[in-house]
Amino acid sequence: MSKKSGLLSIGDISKFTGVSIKALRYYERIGILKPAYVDPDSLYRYYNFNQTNMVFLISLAVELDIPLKKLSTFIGEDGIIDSKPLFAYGKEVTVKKINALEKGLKFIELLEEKIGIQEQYPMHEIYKRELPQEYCYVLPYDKSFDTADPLQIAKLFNDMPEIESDSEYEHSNELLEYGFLCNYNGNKLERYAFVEIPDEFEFEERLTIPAGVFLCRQSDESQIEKVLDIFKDHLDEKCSFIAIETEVFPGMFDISKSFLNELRVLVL
Amino acid sequence: MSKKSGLLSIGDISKFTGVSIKALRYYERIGILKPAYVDPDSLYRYYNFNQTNMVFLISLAVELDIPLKKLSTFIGEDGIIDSKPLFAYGKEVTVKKINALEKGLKFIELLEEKIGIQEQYPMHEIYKRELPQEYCYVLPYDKSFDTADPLQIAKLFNDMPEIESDSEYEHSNELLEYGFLCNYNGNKLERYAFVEIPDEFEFEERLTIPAGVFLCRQSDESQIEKVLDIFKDHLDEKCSFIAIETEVFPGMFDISKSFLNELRVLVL
DNA sequence: GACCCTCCCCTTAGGGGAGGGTC
DNA sequence: GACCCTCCCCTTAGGGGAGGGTC
Repeated sequence: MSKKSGLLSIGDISKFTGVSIKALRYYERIGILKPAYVDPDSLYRYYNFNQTNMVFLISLAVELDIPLKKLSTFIGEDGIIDSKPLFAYGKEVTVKKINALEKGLKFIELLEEKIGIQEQYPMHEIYKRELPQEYCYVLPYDKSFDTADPLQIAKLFNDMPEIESDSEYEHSNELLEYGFLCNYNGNKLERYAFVEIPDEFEFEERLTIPAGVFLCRQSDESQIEKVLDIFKDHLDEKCSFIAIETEVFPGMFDISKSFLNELRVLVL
Repeated sequence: MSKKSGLLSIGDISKFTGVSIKALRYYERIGILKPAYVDPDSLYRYYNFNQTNMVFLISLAVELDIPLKKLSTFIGEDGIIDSKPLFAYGKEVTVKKINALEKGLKFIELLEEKIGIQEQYPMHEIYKRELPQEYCYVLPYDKSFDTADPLQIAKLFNDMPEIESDSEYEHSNELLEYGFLCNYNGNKLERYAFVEIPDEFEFEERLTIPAGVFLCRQSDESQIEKVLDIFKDHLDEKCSFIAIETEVFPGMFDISKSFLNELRVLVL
């Protein structure tokens, strides 16, 4: 008993700090918090009151997802911690994590917004929609779009010049479109597979889809090869137009199927 | 080969989505993303292009720390996902996590501020400091403070009426002080162990330490029993005063020792 | 009777190999 | 030669017991 005077049992420490007994034992195991005294017979752990400070520090690290191994590196061999670099590190890591989560949040909100827009349009009916200018990286498509082959899109991504990832650009900010498009200039039809590229990137094979009011139609299936037929009331064989078909995110979808296709036509 | 037409290898999917092959195999194992076709001889996995949508959805969940088991619960038996509840859940979880991290950040900043304040004061010298009013939960201390027994503090915490945790109050917002205090009214000295309580809580044994300009002194050791001696130039035996000794967080500290002690005296 | 101990098994989302077939 | 496969072991911060002593 004399040895234990001024010492607290593991349960006392647990109650005082709000940290579980299991956690305290774990901290001992990884060598980050040794009890002040361990009874050699009973193996009971005893701590002194000052050790609660370390427990609080550990809890703070855990709260901030700072790995406890990392925390150990801030403890000098003499058991002295300089809180400045530790806190600087903690803040840096935490700010990064918050930013990442906020980017995720914004991404979800962007998706929700897109869903909301898409839901206000009917299925299998023509509607008008104003769209901004869009840049695309394209690859000529030599077959008919009857076999609108998604592999071509994958190939396109593979062939595409790298967007330098050290730039500011991150995919979560925008949702880049991809799909198929065709240019019709009164007699010649050119088919392409395309991937949208962010404004700030200049590619050689860049094609500009102008801003404007597009005629659109949503469908579960690819409809771009039938564009002249679908929009026959609005197009004639002498006019020039650009048609683009892309996947849009529906509010409800089958994970094993493609999303909704939106076919858009702009008469030039 | 004919069976694999229109299918993508696991490596293609990995390149296209930016998700590792290991991760894709893992998604299969937990039943969240089955390849469209598995060659029975080579056991090679093949996916169709539409499955990339699911991969992106999974990535989003991982980014937001949504457990994949939880994600599965949003997939109907027919393989249909309604994005509304899923996104609502995602946003809720993410906002909570952001708030928790921001609380941690604020806590660190609070500590840094306290350290900054403490560092501008000298050690073992008397300085003046203006402090706000503070409420304390107290327990009479019947011994001399020479043996300022931290166990009494632990006991105090145990005995203290519960602060209802369903209330708005969370420990990270403020740093509650604890330690020892004494009241001297010209002839009688009363000793207490104390724990600060937040403003909004009304306790029976609440003692108010008034706001005012305190005379303070920092030391590694407890000095409250010697208060009359330390502040002899400012106190005389006829005056009334309140003395409080509490641990303050130093910029650099030994994890096995107590933090810095600040002794504060207010002449009444 | 309440407290504490030591195993032992389990969790998430994969990463890092080794050893060996497949395109 | 590059690609893919199946094991198998490893990681964080503990939680949940079982079975058995200790205050």
